[in-house]
Amino acid sequence: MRVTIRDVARAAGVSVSTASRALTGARPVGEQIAVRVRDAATALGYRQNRVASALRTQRTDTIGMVVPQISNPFYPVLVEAIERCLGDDNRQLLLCDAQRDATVESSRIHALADRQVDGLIVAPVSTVASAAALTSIAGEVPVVQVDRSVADTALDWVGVDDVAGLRLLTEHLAQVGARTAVLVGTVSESSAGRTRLAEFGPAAARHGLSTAEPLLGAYGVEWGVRAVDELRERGPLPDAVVCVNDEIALGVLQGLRAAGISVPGEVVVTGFDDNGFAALADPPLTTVRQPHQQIAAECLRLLDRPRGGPTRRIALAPTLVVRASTTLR
Amino acid sequence: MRVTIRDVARAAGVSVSTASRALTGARPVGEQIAVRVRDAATALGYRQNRVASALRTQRTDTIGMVVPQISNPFYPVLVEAIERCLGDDNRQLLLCDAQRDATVESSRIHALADRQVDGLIVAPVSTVASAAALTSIAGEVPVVQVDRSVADTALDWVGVDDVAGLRLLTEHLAQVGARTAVLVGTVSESSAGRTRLAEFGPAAARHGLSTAEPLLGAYGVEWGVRAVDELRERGPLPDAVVCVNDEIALGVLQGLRAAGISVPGEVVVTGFDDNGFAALADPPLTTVRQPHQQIAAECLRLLDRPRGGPTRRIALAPTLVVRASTTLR
DNA sequence: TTGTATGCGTTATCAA
DNA sequence: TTGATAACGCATACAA
Repeated sequence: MRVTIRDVARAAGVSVSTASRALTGARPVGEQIAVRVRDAATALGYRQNRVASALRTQRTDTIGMVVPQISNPFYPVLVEAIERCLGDDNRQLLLCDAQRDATVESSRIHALADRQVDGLIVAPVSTVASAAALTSIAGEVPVVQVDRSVADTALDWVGVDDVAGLRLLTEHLAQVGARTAVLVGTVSESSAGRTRLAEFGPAAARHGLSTAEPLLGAYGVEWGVRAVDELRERGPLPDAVVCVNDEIALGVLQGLRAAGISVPGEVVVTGFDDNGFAALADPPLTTVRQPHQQIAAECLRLLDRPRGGPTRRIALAPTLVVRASTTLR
Repeated sequence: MRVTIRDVARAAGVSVSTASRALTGARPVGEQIAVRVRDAATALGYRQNRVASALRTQRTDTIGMVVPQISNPFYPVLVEAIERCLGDDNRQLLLCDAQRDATVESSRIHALADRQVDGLIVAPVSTVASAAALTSIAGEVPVVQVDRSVADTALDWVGVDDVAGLRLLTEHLAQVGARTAVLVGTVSESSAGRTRLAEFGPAAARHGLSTAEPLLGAYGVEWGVRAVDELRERGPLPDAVVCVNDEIALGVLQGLRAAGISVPGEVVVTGFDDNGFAALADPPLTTVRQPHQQIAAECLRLLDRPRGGPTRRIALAPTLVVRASTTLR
């Protein structure tokens, strides 16, 4: 049997409530007694039963997080940023994967809520399919969306400023002499993809880039590879290929290499996210780095603020990372 | 206030205990009543309070997992494999990151145990520093180590068969005509690195490869880049550079490219893990693919088996993935 | 400041 | 089969 607070109390010769107070520090306790209790606790190897404590206090000092797919390299970095913000104090992060499926996502969200997490950070799988579960759970526990968001505007969101990101990219492309650009994006239901798609045209126009119809496919490297084929079938290549994320861009680079098209000689290519492998590509990929640490900090700030405030949408400025995929030697 | 089982019982006109039985199916219940209770539950939107249930039953239908660093791309893939095994039934995976720090790791392990997870899957940060927390917690909850392991032999472990992996690699290298090989590894405390280091020499010898002193550094791409410098300072390059993981190998490829050394023309390079970016490297990286799904399945099988059996160490056979980094056109 | 008693929501035990 | 009641381990209102 595990050692409970009763064992500690008995060993210290005090009541259970005094032991509890001495250990949690909720209320003042006699100097002597406090020491006796703490000594007894360490001597017996007492660890609080968090389940019982949670049932009583309705708090768990635990944040839940649900990501659409942990093997998408953007999320591990974000997770680590959040961990860093939580510090090594007593708050924990419990992470769940939604397997890119809104049904699974709903199950994970409820699982975490049912375990009384104090807050929930969710990057929704789908703009539409994720809305119901997220909106309903937001009535029970503080929820903040990160990276992606659902259509429901009553939910807080923190992410990168896609408009600013695309402005940085198109500005840079214009500077390196590109005149035509095409976007390679996704047909997915993720909001980030949508926003970048919607903002690409205006941003390009603002910097004098002419654009063709965007190419849309599935998320992932494979789609980037195939997008090159589609691009070539269309006729002459554009000066620049702008990808909505690094995975697709890496695929595009691979496809272009396979086709014997030189980057940045014949086309320049950009990504989005700076996922850690962008720097390793051949050529290294120019991309937009997300402000992970700031995003993480804002998420926690929103979760911790008192309930009932106005809905916030916080878009944080990214930075441009120029590498060889857009710069001629 | 959230709806509890009392509300359901009242709405269905039965006692709380009957409602509980009807919902959990723990004991038989009248046909009529069962329907009434279930209808009332759905009508009211009842969801079981898992915390209260856990306190009472000592079970949570939850598996905890601790990885040393989630941004190491090996782990997300493993996490997804485990999720797949758990299925979308009612069992959940709760994931924690140890920030490559045994102290943090210990805190995470206890956090999960304190939340009454039914089992714990841990990839220990360190062979030595992780041992204490892991061994002690194994007395409270079923624990299985994955990928890495601590020195304590009383703990179950599931991972890849490193010996087989190195045999596949050295055999392949001999086949493509390599005569000399050098290992680029890590000085880290991780057991996988150690084993691969220890097994490299014998495996190479078995296939007639002569080896030089291994190069050891920190985990990560940067070390791979620097390892190339160290290699060149030593004098003539070996025929083959064998890296203990893909991250290092990607760094080596980058370093070689920067130095104008052709791969596979002048040197061939291999990785280990097949981390998803290996295929994207230039040239695509020959590597050893871990049997993620099998590893995941074995972990869960070990966790679910009755306690008290003998300690198991399960090494699963990997497969060789031959790509252009070792094959001349 | 300390102790007693109660309840968090659920399930298990025991009678009926 | 059903219902009343106790108990899981802890924290708090209240009394002393």
